[in-house]
Amino acid sequence: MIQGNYEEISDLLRSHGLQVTSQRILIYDYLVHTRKHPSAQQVFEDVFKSLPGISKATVYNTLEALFSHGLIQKINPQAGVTRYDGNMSIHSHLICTRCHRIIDFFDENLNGLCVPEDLWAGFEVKRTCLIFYGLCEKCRKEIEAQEGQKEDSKSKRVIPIVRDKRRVDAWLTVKTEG
Amino acid sequence: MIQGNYEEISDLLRSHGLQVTSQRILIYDYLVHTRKHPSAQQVFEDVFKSLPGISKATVYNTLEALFSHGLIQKINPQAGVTRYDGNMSIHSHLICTRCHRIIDFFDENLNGLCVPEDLWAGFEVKRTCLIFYGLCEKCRKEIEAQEGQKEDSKSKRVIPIVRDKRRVDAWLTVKTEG
DNA sequence: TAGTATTTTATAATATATCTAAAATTTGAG
DNA sequence: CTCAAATTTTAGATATATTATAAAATACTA
Repeated sequence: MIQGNYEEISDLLRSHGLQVTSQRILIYDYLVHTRKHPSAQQVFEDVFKSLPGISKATVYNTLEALFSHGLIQKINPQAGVTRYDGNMSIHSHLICTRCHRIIDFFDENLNGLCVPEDLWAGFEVKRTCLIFYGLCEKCRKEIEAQEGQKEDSKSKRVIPIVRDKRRVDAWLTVKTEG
Repeated sequence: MIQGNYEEISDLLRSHGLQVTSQRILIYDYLVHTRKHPSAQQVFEDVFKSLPGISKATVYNTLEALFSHGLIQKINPQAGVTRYDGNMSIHSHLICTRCHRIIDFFDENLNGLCVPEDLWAGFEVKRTCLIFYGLCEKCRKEIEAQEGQKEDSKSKRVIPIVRDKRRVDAWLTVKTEG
């Protein structure tokens, strides 16, 4: 369940002026080793397994502390709740608007994204966030199957298109990765 | 207060399969002509002036209808509530993390942003969202003034750094543009 | 213009996220 | 190591953006 080097994480937290607590270590370690892009709720549930008794307020506090010190990323999709990412290497995200999976996307060509000085109007860029919205391969195939099924009477279970914010997080809890 | 050509807006709505209502016309017209990047609350307040009695539910319904038909953009900052943008030409956004102003940013070099086929893992991109977070010129100058003021006893009014989601929208209501 | 479908409205319901104050823990000095 | 100060965690309460509901109003269609 628990991975990584706690000494290193402790040093990292301290080097950012953050006090070291077991909650912070576990949450950071969890975020660095998952590809889930979890919501706060998911972080709570998963970290709870290794640290029963941790409170949701602590999860929110810790996520905010880690974020404000640049140790994790925040992802705010156009549907659903805030998601978190412990991977701080430069990358963008593909977000499936159907199943709300978030996929990391690495492309060197996008690394240099910046605001040219003559255009930035005095704006000082601290971080960049690039998101592609669309359909993941799995959902595209399910949609195809759904459409090619009009004369096919044996109906498969199909993920409905979800727009409701509340239902989105419910979906997220059944996803394993993404 | 009210600008634009309602015939054109009516046609546009109809061409997207949307019924034409005064609420939708006014909200769309408002969004196309403002540079505020308003929140739903702001849309409500501003449209209320020309259409007293409009309900907040209608504002939310209309914004979602316009968004899902690709007529407006949604902006989900990492602090604060969802903002809306009636400008559908390709551009990205500079978001000031201090005053939460949103500034349109046009750069031809960014227009071609895409996910190369060999990397996209079967993902079908529908839309792209590029946001730069940082400090706007005004806030940078205010921070400078604040710092250069340590021996200066006559304290100026300074915008505090706001992280609280609730207070953010309060700030937005006093801003005129951005 | 009559009938049906959609939209609007007002209200209630909900969930994410934040605040509060007390208890627990961490840190640093002696 | 011990103690005190500062910070963090916790549990519960709270705020608020957003969504659901159902009746009334409005838009479309024939």
